[in-house]
Amino acid sequence: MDESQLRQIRRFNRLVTRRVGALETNYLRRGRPLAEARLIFEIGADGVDVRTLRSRLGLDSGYLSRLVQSLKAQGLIELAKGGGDGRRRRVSLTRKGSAERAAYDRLSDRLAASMLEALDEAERGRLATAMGEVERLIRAASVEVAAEAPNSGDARRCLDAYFSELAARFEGGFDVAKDDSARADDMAAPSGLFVLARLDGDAVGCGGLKRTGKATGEIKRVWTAPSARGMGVARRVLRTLEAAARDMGLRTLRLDTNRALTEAHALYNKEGFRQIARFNDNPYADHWFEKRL
Amino acid sequence: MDESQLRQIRRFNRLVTRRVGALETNYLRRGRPLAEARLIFEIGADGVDVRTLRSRLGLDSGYLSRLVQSLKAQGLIELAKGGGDGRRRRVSLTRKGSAERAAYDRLSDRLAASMLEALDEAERGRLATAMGEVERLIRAASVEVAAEAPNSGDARRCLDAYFSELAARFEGGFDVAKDDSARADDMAAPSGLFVLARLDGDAVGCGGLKRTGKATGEIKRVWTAPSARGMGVARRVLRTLEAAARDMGLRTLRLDTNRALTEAHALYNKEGFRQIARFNDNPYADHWFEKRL
DNA sequence: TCCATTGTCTGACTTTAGTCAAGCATCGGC
DNA sequence: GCCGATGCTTGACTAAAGTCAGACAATGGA
Repeated sequence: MDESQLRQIRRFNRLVTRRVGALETNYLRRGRPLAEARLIFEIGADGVDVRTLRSRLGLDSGYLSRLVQSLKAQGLIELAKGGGDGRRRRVSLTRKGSAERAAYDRLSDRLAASMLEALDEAERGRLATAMGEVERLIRAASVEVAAEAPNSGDARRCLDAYFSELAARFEGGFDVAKDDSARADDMAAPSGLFVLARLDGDAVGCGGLKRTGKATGEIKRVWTAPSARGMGVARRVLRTLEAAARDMGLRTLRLDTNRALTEAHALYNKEGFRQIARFNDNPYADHWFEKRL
Repeated sequence: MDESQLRQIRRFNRLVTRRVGALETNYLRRGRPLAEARLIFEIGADGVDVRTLRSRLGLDSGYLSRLVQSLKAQGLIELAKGGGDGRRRRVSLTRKGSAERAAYDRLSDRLAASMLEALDEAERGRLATAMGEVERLIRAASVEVAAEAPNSGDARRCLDAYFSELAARFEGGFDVAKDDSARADDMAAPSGLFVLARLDGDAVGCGGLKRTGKATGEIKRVWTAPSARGMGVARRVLRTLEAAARDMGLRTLRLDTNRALTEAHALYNKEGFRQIARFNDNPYADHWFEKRL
């Protein structure tokens, strides 16, 4: 790993924890313990399960319970039984709590403005751009791609989202029933593989590998959630599948794609896939690719 | 102020405090209170005055004193009388303390490496570049430019550094005695102005304004410390002086510069100064500029 | 139906972080 | 050689943050 890159990251980490972190922690408490302030922020407009809060903030359940009671005593939140599971509690902001949150929002804006004050217009633009880039790449770096059963809840949700996107983007719509090229069990281990990309626990992408011959496999269902685009998720999914294919002893990888999916087209080219002649009768395919491993 | 820029900064702040900040604070404590860990980091290889630590970390003197005693009890640091002033205490790391610090260094490297792991080479490069840009601009934004007596300690140090840089860069060297165009009191209020740029309390740049006629002034001694270059310090100094000139009722600003100072040349052009004919007999000047206010 | 698991709550703690005021030695200027 | 200011230390606090174990109810699969 490049020494100068490590040094740059360390410098950045220190600057940012000391400058931004210190400001955030001092500014945003509004005379209230920081943990409570963070909680108000995290609860948001729609309410959350206590369970979710606990894992998101990484707090001890006893500690969190007390924080929640304290906010309730202040009239800032309400507690209700959570949906299906009678053990769960759902917290949501009261009117007063929302007002408090709005006040934090304003403070947060003021803080951001104070970081821009001394800069001129050109520098502000550059700062915003560079921050956007850092943000995107840090998030990209914390995406985890791992094998998952293709019929798990998250996997199904990804595939459904993928299919409805295809239905919206393909000229003649899309009907899974007409595309029998990859059923769930085709992509199940050991003859295939299905992977999910997760960002902070949420599924944000997927992809599958299906064995089609002794040394041939096919890539299917590569998809990225709209919220995670531009972060290289699809590329990582593709590379993970490719590595698995190598491990399975495959020598050739194939895939097909529709002309409407221009990003996919570009990705496959960039990753070394070359366009070949039609190799299947998928009614939705316009282009066929192959890569020798 | 641009709404989308504010939003970008808020998103960035949140991501970075939660991801980087949380990691730093949890990773780097090594079973020790965070405050102590930070102290070890801040003491560094050469040792520091307790006084300096206090202002750098913004700690209460009683609190800091106890932290220091605790580290001493653990055999990590030594306390000695500080140089000239018998009231001061100087702390330095023992062998054991240095080892501890090295362990923090390794952890910090590992943390940085973990942020790069999932990225490919191109993305790593982009991340490092963007982080560098964010760092530079955040630092730039926290530079403060303010009036200062041209004979204060910090002002003298800046001017001396400026003069020795000129001596090193000018073809025939530089001797202040031969340049009587701006003595300290020429730049003192109310007929002139001297400003210092500070970053975290350290002087990192300076510049002076000297009245040369009823409606004419001259900019002198604009300098940026090497550690703070590329952050727009000189530009801000220049703009501050220009604003002061306007307030003093001046209509014309002039300045001269040596051909060796190419960055200065570029800056003056960019800030709207136009090259004019020689207007003084400064032996070190090669170019003369003017700007109508 | 039983039972291990999960989600939440409560009580009883400890540690960390930080504040405030008083005290002592040293300094710098007069 | 006096005196107010400065640098550090000490004692006596408080609040925030966090841990751990036990209790209880709801859940979900055997």
